[in-house]
Amino acid sequence: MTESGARLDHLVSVLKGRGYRLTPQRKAVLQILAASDGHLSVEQIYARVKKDFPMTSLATVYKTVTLLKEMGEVLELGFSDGGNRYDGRKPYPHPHLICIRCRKIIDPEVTALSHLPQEVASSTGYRIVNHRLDFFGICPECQAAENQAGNNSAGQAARRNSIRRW
Amino acid sequence: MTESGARLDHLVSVLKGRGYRLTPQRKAVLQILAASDGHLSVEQIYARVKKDFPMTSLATVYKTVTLLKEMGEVLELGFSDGGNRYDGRKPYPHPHLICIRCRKIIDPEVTALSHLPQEVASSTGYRIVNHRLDFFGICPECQAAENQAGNNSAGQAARRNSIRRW
DNA sequence: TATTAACGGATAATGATTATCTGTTACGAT
DNA sequence: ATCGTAACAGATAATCATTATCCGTTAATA
Ligand SMILES: [Mn+2]
Ligand SMILES: [Mn+2]
Ligand SMILES: [Zn+2]
Ligand SMILES: [Zn+2]
Repeated sequence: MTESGARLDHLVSVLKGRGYRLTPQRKAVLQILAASDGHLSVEQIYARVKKDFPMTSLATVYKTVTLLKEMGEVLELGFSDGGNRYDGRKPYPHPHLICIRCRKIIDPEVTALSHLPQEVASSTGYRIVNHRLDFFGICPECQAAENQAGNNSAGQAARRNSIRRW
Repeated sequence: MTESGARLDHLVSVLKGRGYRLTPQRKAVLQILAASDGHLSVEQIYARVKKDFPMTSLATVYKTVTLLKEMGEVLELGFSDGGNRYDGRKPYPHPHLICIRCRKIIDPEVTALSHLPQEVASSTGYRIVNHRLDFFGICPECQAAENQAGNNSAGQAARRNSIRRW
């Protein structure tokens, strides 16, 4: 059993366990989310689904992704600029690292954060139900591209000036 | 000199220092952002500006807030659902605690996070330029309201069931 | 195979934000 | 103080991701 196969079986069983119907379109979305190692946009899922089911509509992808999110089987990364992204393999809160140039998103290793929600709950009286930690930066590939483009002048000066002191 | 007065002076000097004109509408937005201790929506700023300048348009508030953000003098908290919020007093990255019921946002005290960007940069090769940490929960006031509403039955059962194990 | 509520496809509606256009004004120069 | 002008404000249209609505189709169960 592959990793994504086990994940797909889990998603299917959760869906059926709650009495939802398992349609070909849904199966295709589940498969893509289970197999993807990244953080897909709805448009990306839509494009991949259409390879197998060209009749599928964008609305169906939205509905399926929303359904999985409400069941807690997919993590939604909402963005106020540009479309949301979905992690179908780790539906629980975890840090993300986002390239502001190419929009690639990865899961970085970050040490010792699990105690933070409890600490915030104690000091504020809030009941914490969720959290989110995003780092924004420029990935190595995009850094290399930048060095090619604006070499030995404007680029480096701008980079120096972009250092902020708070 | 009051705290908000000093902040207002700073915002004005930054604006003029970069050659932007200081219009009454802008002055009003600056004043509100400097004086607010919270995290305002554009609509909230707009409503307050109109008390002094009834002719002000919503577009002008958007433009001014965007300008301040680009100058690094306002922190934008973007949300994919519902409008963005703006912190005019602490424009640098810091954690936020958001009530998912009443949308109130406060700045909680969270210990020892400043080393995280450096850690992520080292382990991934990304150049980190920004980050964001949000906690989502229910504030004490909304908890009390919930206890009034759905008492000794559905509410507590739902709350128990909402505990997730990852 | 029949039944039927759930679902899919198509498309309109929504809502926050941004773009565009035109008349006005802050501000440096005269 | 007046002038000239680029920057700005107001009004409103456009954008774009997401959600709602409607109706024909189908997965699931007996
Ligand atoms: Mn992830
Ligand atoms: Mn804040
Ligand atoms: Zn990149
Ligand atoms: Zn609340």
